[in-house]
Amino acid sequence: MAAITIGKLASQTGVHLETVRYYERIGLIPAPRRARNGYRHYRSEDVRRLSFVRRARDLGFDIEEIRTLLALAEPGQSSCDEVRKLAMAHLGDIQSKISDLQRLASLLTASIEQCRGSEVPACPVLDMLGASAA
Amino acid sequence: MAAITIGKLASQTGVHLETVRYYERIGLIPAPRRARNGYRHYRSEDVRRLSFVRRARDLGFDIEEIRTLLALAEPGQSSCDEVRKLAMAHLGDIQSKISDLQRLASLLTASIEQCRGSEVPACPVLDMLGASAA
DNA sequence: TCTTGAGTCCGTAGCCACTACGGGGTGTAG
DNA sequence: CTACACCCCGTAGTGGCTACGGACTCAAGA
Repeated sequence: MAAITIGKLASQTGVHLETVRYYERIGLIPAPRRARNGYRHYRSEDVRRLSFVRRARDLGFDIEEIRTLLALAEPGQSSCDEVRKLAMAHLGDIQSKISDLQRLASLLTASIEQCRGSEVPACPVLDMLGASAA
Repeated sequence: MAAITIGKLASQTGVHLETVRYYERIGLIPAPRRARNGYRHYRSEDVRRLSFVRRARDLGFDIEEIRTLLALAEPGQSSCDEVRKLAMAHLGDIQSKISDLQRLASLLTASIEQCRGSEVPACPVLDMLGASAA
């Protein structure tokens, strides 16, 4: 069986090769063994760990949160509660981001809509941006 | 009447003082006149311009987009169409961000929900993150 | 055997939009 | 006169990568 080099790890996990090295540098993933030529040599466990990281990033967890998740995922931790807490806090963040964006989208939509009528003297989008109150 | 110093400009527009200097440095707002002591001296027009910038930033436009908007807002431009195009493109971005976050929130909600039953062997949140397929 | 091209090594710098820091000068109220 | 707030400037740090440059190694083809 062929050794897992950094390139293979990258393509198997969908994490950019240079990002893998970055994660190693900041200690998010452990430094792997090196072959005689100096090349990094990963095991299938590393693939799983990095996939975990990638999915967590995709879900918008930041690096520090992922560090915590990885620690909680260590064997022997009966940590479902803590994980749930972290996930719920994160969910709260996401939901307030969503409602921010929704308010924002409806503001934009409103001023774009007005453009359609085109009997307006000035540009409603610029007007909204230039309005003296927020 | 008191002169508009950078601190007043900042508090009137809600833009951080150091951010005002940053915007000046990158040429987003013009460099103001200086008093004899070297202090920046703003006019009410500058307050309007910076407020515009702030609202656009709040709506998630990036600096380059705002540069364009400011140029289009210059007098003598009959540019409503272009502004609308920019705004619509931006709205598209926002809407896809919203749906990304919504998918993400329902994923998270689903795995948190499973935790509630608590007859589960392992932690569903970690399971989801650790699942081999995305 | 030689060459070509892909893969890997490393450190460093750049990206965006700020934000903070440090060390100084200035203005004002008590 | 002494606090203390305000302002000046340049530089460095933030997060999470991404890109660059120059050197090495390895596998496959001619």
